[in-house]
Amino acid sequence: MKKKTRVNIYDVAEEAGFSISTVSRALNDDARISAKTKVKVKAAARRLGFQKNAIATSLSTNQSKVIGVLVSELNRGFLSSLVHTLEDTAFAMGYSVIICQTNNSHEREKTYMDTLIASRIAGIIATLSLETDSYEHFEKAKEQGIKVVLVDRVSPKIKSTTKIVIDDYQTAFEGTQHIIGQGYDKIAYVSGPTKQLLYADRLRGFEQALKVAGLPLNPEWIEYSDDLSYEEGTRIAKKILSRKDKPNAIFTANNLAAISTIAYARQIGIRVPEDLGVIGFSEEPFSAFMQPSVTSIRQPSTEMGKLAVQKLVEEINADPGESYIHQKIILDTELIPRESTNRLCKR
Amino acid sequence: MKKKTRVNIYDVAEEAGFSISTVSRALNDDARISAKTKVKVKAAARRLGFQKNAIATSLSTNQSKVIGVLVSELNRGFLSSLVHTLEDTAFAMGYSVIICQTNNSHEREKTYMDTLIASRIAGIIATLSLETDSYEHFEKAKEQGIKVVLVDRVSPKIKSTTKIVIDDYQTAFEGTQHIIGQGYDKIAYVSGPTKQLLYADRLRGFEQALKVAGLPLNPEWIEYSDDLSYEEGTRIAKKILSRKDKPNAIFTANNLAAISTIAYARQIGIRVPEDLGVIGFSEEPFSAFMQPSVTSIRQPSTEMGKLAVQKLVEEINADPGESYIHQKIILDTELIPRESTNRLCKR
DNA sequence: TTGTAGGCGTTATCAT
DNA sequence: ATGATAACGCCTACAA
Repeated sequence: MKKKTRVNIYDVAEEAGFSISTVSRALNDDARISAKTKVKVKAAARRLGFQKNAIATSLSTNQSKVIGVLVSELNRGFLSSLVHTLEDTAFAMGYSVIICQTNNSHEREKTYMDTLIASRIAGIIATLSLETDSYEHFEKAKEQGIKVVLVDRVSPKIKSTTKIVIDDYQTAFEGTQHIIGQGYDKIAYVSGPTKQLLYADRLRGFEQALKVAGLPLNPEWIEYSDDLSYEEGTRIAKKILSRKDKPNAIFTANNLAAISTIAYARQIGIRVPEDLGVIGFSEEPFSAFMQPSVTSIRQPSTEMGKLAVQKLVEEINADPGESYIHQKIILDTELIPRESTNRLCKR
Repeated sequence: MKKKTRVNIYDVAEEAGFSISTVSRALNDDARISAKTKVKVKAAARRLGFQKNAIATSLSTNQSKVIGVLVSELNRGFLSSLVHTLEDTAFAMGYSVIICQTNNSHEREKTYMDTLIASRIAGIIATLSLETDSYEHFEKAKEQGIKVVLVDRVSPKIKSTTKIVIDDYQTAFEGTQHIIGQGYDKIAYVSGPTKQLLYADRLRGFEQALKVAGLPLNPEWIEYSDDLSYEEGTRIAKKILSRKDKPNAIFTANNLAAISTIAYARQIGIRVPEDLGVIGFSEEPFSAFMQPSVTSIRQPSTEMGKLAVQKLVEEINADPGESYIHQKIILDTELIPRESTNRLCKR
């Protein structure tokens, strides 16, 4: 009927003079097979250049050693660093990683989910797309027995799922306190889309810190962006800094926006940090190298990536009989004070 | 024997009242199946929540829609941007992408190659690990019928393979000419490991440009690094700038080293670009945002990524009867002059 | 310790 | 246009 393609266990069985079951067991180091036989079988396999077909194994055992990673875009600092760690940790645990960029599109996230389900992967590690506001596709995956771990961008609407996050509210609160502590008192905020929980939390933290400090919360000083790109940052900085009543500090919900804000401010002759303090979420590799260097908030991408894989594999290997208890793990962040908010000390 | 797991075509066949052959054909939109039947079958499939098992398809057809990507590290500008495009293009062409970070280890590259071969993937797009200096594992993949495309870091020892590169020699030559044109005449060079062809070529281009311009080629001004990290860049800058006979410009084989060189120089009171010109290979997202901004050489990661996938898929789909002609494609680079080499005009 | 045979979920060949 | 059935390559329950 169909032509066989490469060397398979039947060939090895013939070469070694055993049955295919013995060959299969020998190659998988089954305890029941004698050492001698194993040696013979493995020698035969080597002689023929046998490479076991993982597809067939997967079909037969109904499990795979592949993890799907859903992520918006790879070419941003935090995410590329996260995926770097994810892949590295997965490799160490014997898993491969399929990368699925959603480009922040809900549609594409769903399409990819179907592909991943069809591929019968072992589990999914996902950072929600910015656009995503319904979650049936995640339920679908879980119904099919695919384990899911959510990282960074999560939603309380997705139940029974391990989540690995930072405390966005608290972090924004403390970041704001840092600015206030540096003597800035008219503080603007550049937010991402608040339908994403983490942006809503950050905004709340910011507002709360102002309230606690008794500082004004000027609605004109709060702006929203869908993607917080460099260009968007510039556009919004322009808008904010052209108001009659200008702020003397800007807190941005990511670091790219902070950098473009600084660049724009300097361009129009506003001194940073003297006239304008700037702080941004998400440490980027270049935050420290800028002039002035940029005060930012480090998210522990390495720890998040490691934990995500470990928790996922833990759940994959969990006894199906026992009920697995899902955790929401909150990791520490670190405020890294740099020149861009350093109004107190002379540089 | 074993328990079946999810809804399969047998279930759909029963639900729809057809045989599994008809169901399979209907779901694949085979021309022989009547429109009515297709509608019925698809409705049945939807009713049962059927999701075709890609593993089984793959086993049966002996082909998969997965591309393996071998890359040293994801968290560097050029590579994360390349992989970003690779994934995006692959998605558009109906392929998924498995990411394999080698961490520049030859050993790990070989291990991954075995995994990829076992997974019976359709093809591989690879950027050689810095350590790699033998290539049997690539031959092995090709023997197994897996198509390979090499990007950026290639080797002439790997034959019959599509290669997508830049002209490293010419680019370094022109970069050096740019520095010379800015009035620098004592130029140092920071190289990567020259057993990698691209670093050897860049060094040759640098040397040739000096020769043509009649400038001295001081062996003390040429340094080598295995990984060109930020730390390495600092270490080497320190070494070069502490010589009695100091250069007045430094050309680094990547951009991270350029940035750390600038940072170190400024730290010890050397003005950039007035006292020291700095230029680096590989544009990074932060090259433009630095103070001073960094003159660098943009490698067309987007075009490289697109082409790599297109050529790979082209070869995968090529008629096995015809012989496929492999190309080496050389893409243009772009020198982006910025402040770090701008000695002529006042800023 | 080793062998036999059935099953995983498809696709493809050969009939009808 | 549709159906029956043998592959694809491996694993594993059961038998010996």
